[in-house]
Amino acid sequence: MATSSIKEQVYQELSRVTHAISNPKRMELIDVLSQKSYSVEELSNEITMSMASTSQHLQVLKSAKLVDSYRQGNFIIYSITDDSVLKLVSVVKELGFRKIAEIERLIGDFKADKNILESITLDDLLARSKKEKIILIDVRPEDEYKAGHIPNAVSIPLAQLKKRLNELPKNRTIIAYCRGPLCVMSADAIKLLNQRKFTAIRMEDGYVEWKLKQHEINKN
Amino acid sequence: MATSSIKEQVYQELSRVTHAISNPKRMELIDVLSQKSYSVEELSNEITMSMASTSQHLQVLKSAKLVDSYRQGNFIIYSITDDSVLKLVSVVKELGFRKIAEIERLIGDFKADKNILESITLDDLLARSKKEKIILIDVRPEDEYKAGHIPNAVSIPLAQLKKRLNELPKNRTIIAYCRGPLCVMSADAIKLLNQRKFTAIRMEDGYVEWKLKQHEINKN
DNA sequence: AGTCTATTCAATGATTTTGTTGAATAGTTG
DNA sequence: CAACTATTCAACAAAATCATTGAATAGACT
Repeated sequence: MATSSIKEQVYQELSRVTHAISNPKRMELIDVLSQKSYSVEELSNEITMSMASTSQHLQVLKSAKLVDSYRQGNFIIYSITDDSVLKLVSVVKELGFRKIAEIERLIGDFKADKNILESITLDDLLARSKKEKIILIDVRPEDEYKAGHIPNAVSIPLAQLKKRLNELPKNRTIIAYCRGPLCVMSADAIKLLNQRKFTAIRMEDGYVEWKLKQHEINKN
Repeated sequence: MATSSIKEQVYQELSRVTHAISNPKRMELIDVLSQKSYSVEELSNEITMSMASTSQHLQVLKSAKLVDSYRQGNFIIYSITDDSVLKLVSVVKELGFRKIAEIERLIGDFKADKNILESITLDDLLARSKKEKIILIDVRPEDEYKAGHIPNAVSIPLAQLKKRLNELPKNRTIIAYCRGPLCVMSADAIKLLNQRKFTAIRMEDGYVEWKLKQHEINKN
């Protein structure tokens, strides 16, 4: 049957896309690349895996057209092909978190990092910043901040936070964000700030989520 | 390292979602279920696979919380858990088609079904229906129409089309849709209608795409 | 209660995926 | 052009996936 064959081919092709991120390490790669382009070596460190394996995973992602690469000097730089990939990651997270949330509810665990749960969303941020003057800090590595950040955010990478506490006011609310819902950098930042008697809240959304929101607004 | 372990678990969980649809048959199952709930037996026929295998695939989807099931008399009915699943499928198709389109461009093939390419989108439909009075027909099985359809659409399942041609006018533009971009039912309908000298165009989007559009509009 | 039937479970072998190590490649830089 | 280096290729063994067949289950009807 010709129809069936075409149909099969199409579903085959579609599942190749999801197969590409059906592996935890590849999912992580895509998530890291959502922030900014990186070389194979950097990625290999980030996901703690041998370069050879990292390279292979990247090739799988490339063949599914989720990432692209170009050469820069000695390095090969990988990046996300376009913003539909961001959407894909965002939807998968949405679906994945339903499950994770349920597991946590069942186990009753996750108390150790409970302050991670006390976080606001992008919408909260926008609403809140209209009422009061808040300080928004981006605690990702500086490179990622430079590659793009939420307007009015100040870059204070987590690693530098301890030394730069004097730049922050104690009479204002500080909101910290990082790579998005999966990332713990902002949670660490909040922990430190609260210890030092700052008023600080974590925002779970990151730059990617902000960017996707812009897309939506522009469309309508 | 505790952090790394949590991180790994999270990515593991996220990739379980994508793993669930990283198989062509499971992708097809989700796509079919996007239209309407079905029993295991019906699904098994639809995707031409043994009941045992179909059941197993459904369980994978269920454990990823992409589908849910309940009993109705002798049958177990499977359905999509919620509309985020529709979003997932929609994004995956968007990404998958980039690849498919490129392959077709490279091979230069696909001439046999060329009229599939001459199709309009949901936006085109909306714009066009403001200017002229068009006839919109839904050629999916009647069950799926009953489960939900685009407003003002008339149900004429593909199987009945030949007998019901007299219900359609020749002096108006007829637009046919089915399950969405992957589905060939509307293409078959267009072929028949054009042979019989109707003015008929295929719309590649289906009810699911319409529904997702409503969500977006409601959000802003 | 007993039969019937849709669905699920279990076991199997063929095939694919995974991550590693060590060698090969290609391209840059001095 | 020679040396260097980041990246990719190749080969391997362990582990996971896939679709099938045949048996088991669980619930619905008479």
